Formats: sequence, structure tokens, C-alpha cells
Amino acid sequence: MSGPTIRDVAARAGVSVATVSRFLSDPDKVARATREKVEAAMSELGWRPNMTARSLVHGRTGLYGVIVPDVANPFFGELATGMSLAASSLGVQLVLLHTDLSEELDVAALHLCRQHRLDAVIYTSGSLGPAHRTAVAQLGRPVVLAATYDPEDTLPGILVDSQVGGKMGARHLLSLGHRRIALVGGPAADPIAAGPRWTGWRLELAAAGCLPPPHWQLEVGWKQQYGYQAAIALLREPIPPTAILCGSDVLALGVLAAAADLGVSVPHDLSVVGFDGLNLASLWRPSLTTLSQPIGDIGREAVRLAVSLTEGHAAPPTRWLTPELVVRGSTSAAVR
Amino acid sequence: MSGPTIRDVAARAGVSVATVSRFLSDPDKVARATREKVEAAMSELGWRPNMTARSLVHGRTGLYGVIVPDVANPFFGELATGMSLAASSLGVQLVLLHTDLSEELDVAALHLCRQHRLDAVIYTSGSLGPAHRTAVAQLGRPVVLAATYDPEDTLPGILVDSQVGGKMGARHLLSLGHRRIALVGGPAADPIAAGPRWTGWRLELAAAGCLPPPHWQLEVGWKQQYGYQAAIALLREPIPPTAILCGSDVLALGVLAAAADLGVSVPHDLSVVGFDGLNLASLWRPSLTTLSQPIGDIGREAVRLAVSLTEGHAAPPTRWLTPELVVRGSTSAAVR
DNA sequence: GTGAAAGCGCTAACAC
DNA sequence: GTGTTAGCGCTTTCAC
Repeated sequence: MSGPTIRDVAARAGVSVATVSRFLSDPDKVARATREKVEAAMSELGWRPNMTARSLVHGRTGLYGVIVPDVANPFFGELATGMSLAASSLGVQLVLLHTDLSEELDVAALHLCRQHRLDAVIYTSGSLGPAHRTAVAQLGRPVVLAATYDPEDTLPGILVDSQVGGKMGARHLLSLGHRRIALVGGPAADPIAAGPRWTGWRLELAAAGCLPPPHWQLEVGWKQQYGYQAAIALLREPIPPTAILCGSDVLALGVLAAAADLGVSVPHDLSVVGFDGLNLASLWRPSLTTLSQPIGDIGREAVRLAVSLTEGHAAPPTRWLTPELVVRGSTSAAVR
Repeated sequence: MSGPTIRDVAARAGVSVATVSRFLSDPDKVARATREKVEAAMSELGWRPNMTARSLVHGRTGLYGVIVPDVANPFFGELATGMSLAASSLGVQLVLLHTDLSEELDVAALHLCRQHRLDAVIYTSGSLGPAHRTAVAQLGRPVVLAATYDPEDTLPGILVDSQVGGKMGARHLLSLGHRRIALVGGPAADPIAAGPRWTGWRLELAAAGCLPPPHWQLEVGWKQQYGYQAAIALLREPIPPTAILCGSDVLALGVLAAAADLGVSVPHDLSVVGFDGLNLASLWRPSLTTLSQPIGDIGREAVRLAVSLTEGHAAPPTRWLTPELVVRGSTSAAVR
């Protein structure tokens, strides 16, 4: 019914289950002749160890859980790919759990990791409230944060400094002579990505004396259609902005689409700055100026860190990276 | 160390482990007073069932494995999102396994599902060779195919008919008066997606007497940069094509970028047809004419099917869907 | 070098 | 209604 067990292998090889098990953990400890019999029995039966049984003994599964809020968002797709590459080179197995941008499902996913005895968890969602905190505490396993941050700084992780990135984007536009700059960002309640980008933008623009009016500061969701809608509204203003800072590349692509639809020429009439540096976004024309994150590296390092913690090493402090301003075709000097 | 067990709960509640276990499976079977003591003990201890132990008894985990070749490809991201939505509404839990477009890892993922006793597997990779076949046979669990197909038609699934889609794309361009049509498709060895699109294109173009020369039939990989490179080569021809059929939206976006970079105007000088109907691609301008797949529906139906099979229902025949030609801004009548 | 047996945390008869 | 107990498939002392 449920496949052969180690007993079947033992019986077929004419040895005890202890010998089969010993062969699995250290083949050199069994005699040459026995070894061959066991190997033969295993392959004849097509036997593979039942990991749930093994996990019950060991309390570990060899599986790392990766909790992802939105697999359809290419940012997380690229992040997960970076993790997968590192995982296969380090010999660990990742399982992804998609939580559909729901805090409740984030917490449920953490509990799931505990109940199934996953060895470590890589958490990439923005939200980390009290419920998440107790789930993490009960987990009893290493948790590392990738592209997100624990406000109480009790969990190690790696991410880009979004506030610095926000400032860099604003400074770039200011240095090009822009003064009428609008903002299209993610939910300000997101304390990791969206919030600090808003802060960075505002600090820098205020310092230059060109903080835009509130209705030029559009706080929208992360979904792709919102960038488009926001830009339509902005570009229909009597005196529209000459530049727009966007909270993500996906939002920026929506802005570019809106500009194209309204006959607004980018970068001549409008400069646009994204955030993330998605591979896919590089296919837009004009190509997008953006604050690029080393997404693959973040994924890779998160896995390395998880492995290190699982091996008992101490947690290093959170690693903050600086995004890189990649100037491409969507920004140019202000016309007037 | 490893958290409280059911014994701890029983001791704390002053009952036997059987009572606790009984409470879990059917609370009505334990007396009101006992029930409350058990509930109290569980929440005081923060106890949650150890699923590896439970799985060992039942031989099932409540987890469905989803094997995905490339999570960074938005097609699979959208597909997985569709699955996740269905899964949460049906109360099943999905775990995604990324195999990085490697046949070897596909097979390994199937074995992993078996060893960890996942209840069912949804398989989305293109490859299904002998090694996959034996892994599936040994799995002893339902396997459903989403957006892919078993050449021997022994596994149920749901997908779009790519050959029909290929024909539809070619017919669309022919009806617009195009005769010099180039092809940029995926690996012809892929018998599910790329292969049949090639076949559909060729059948239809040959019937119209305009099968392009071999060097206008560019077989490339699925990665985004290949579409760009292929189009650069095509558009530098002395007499370039007036239209290009692409094997995916991602490839088509690369073609659009190449056209923009070479100053070729789409759709005036060049018509471009994609395949997939990605949400993300709708942000490009000119907007892409494409053969749209109901990606979310495919994901949803695959999960429903997996649930149905897990409940013991018989496997229905493979469901073939017809892609929808969505005519947008990247195609227009041939100029000459 | 190999085997017997206890036990990982839980479930499900089977008694009481 | 509740408790006792024998496993689920595997690992791991401890003897031999």
C-alpha cells in the first residue's frame, strides 16, 4: 500500500533492520558482503526512507521553509530563485509557502513550519506583529529575514536600506533640476519597504524645499494596476509633475504605461524612477531608471545564514545593503 | 527542547493521552468539563500537534506538493497564485518546490514528495521522461498536471492547446496581410508548450505559402534575454520581417525592446504576437497582442482536481482549453 | 560486524 | 467517558 519499509529491505537482504539503518548512516560500518546485499535489496524494492518516521526520531526534516507573501510578484520570484540556487549548492531543500499578502496566513505558515518540524524558516513578508512574534518564539528553530526587518531587531536578516534608497532617488531627480516631483508609493503602514522609501523621499525633497502637496503623494497598494491609475490622475493635473518617484519597479511600469497612453513623452516631459531593479523591468523602453537591489544576493545570503544558524553558529547582526542607483532612459534633465 | 507533547498536555489536564487525542479528532466525544481542562492545558502550554508523528500514523500530511520549474518566470508565479487561492478556499495547504528548469531536480522533487508523504502532487514542469515516470509510479499518490501534459496521457491534467494557439497567432498575422513572418520560439524539444506552438505556426504558414526560411525560425531558450537577441538579428536583415510570432509573452517583450532600440516602430513597421497573456505584460506599450491562457483558472482547476483525486474520485480525462486571441496594440495591417 | 529492543509523538482499537 | 496499549517506520544505545 504505502511502499516497502526498512523491515522489507532487511528481510530481503537477510539482515536486521539495525544493519540496514546502519548502512544508511555510515556504510563503512557494515561488512562489504552485507553492504552489497542491502544495496541490492533496496534497489530491487525501490525503497526510500520514510522521512516522516525519520523526522519523528530526529526532530528535524532537512527542509527549510520559505514564507513568501506573493509569488506572482517578480520581486519575490527573483528572490526565491536566488535562494534556490544557494540551497542546491549547499545541499539543503527549500519549500515555499505562499501567503497571499495576508498577515493571518503569514502566522499560519509559521505555525505550519513548527508543526512539520522544518529545520529553519526564511521569512520575507513585511509584517511582523505580535502574533508573528509568538509564533516565531514557539518555533524553536532559526528564523532569518530576507528583504525584510524586525523592528525590534531580534531576528537576523539581510535587506536593502529603503530610506537611503528613497533619498538617492529624490536626489537624482533634484540634481537633474526637477522641482515638481510627485510620489507614488506602497502602503505607508509597511515599515520595511514602503514606509522608509516615503520617509527618504520626503526628507530629501523637504530639504530642497520641494515637498509636493498631499495630493501628489499617492499611497497605493503594491499591485500593478495602482501605479497606472495614480499616474493617470497626476498627469491630468493642470500643471502636472515633471517627475515621479515610484515605490517599486512594478508601480513604475504602470506609470510608464499611463504616460504612454496620455501621450506624455518619457523622459522628455516626465522622468520616472523605480525601485527594485527587476530583471523583467529591463525590457521596458525607455528603460527604467531605478534603485536596484541585489535581489539574488539577498536570497543567497539568507539561505547561507539559515544554514549557519542551523549548524549552531551565532546570529550575526542584520546586514543593511545600499541600493544602487541605475540611471537609464526614463530620467533626464527637467525641461523648464 | 522540542516543545510540549501530548503527554504534557494530558498530565497537565489530569487526563490520559487518549482523551487529548480524542478531543482533537472529535471534541464532542469528551465530557464538557474534561474538554475545558484539555483546552486550558493546550493553550497554557502553547501545544500544537507534531505533524511528523501524526503523518507517521496516517501516512498522509495534509500537504500538497507543487513542482514548479521556475518561480522567477511570471507565468509560474501567476499559476501558483491561482493554485494558492483555490487551496485556501478548499482548506488544503500547498508547498512549492522550485526545480530551476532542471529535469534532474524535477525527479528529485517527485522523490521528495514521496519520502515526505505529501498527499498529492501538482506537476507543472515540461519534462516527463522515463525517470519522472518511475518516480510518479513509486509515489503512490495522485499526480495532476497543470499547464503541462503527459505524452502517454496516463496522468490527468489541464492545459491550453498550444498548437491551436500557434495556428491562431499565425492566422491573425496572415489575415492582416503579413507575408514576411519570422518565428521566435522556445526549445523545440519541449513537447508541451514550445513544440506545438512551432508546429501550429508552421502548419498555418506553410498552408498560406509563407513558411519563413530556416534562419527566420529562431529556436531559443525561455529566458527573457533571448527574445531580445533574436529580434536584433532579425531586424538587421536587409529585408526584415514585417511580423514576429513569439513563443511566450516574455520573449515578445524582448522583441519589443529590440524593436524600440533599433528604431523600428511597432506596430507600423513590425507586428508582434506573444503567448500566455501575463498580467504583467499588460503594462507594456504598445500593448501586446497575445494568445491568452486562463492561467489562474488552470491553477485553480488543478488544485480542485488534486483534491478530488485525493478523496478517491476517478481521474477525468485531460482537459484541453483553447487560448484566446487578444488583439491589442502590437499588431496591425502589413504596410506593403 | 550484527541484532534486539526501546522510543520519537501520536492515533485507534479495545477494555473498563 | 475515559484509560491502556500496540503500533506507524525509523534510529540508536547496548549486548553479543
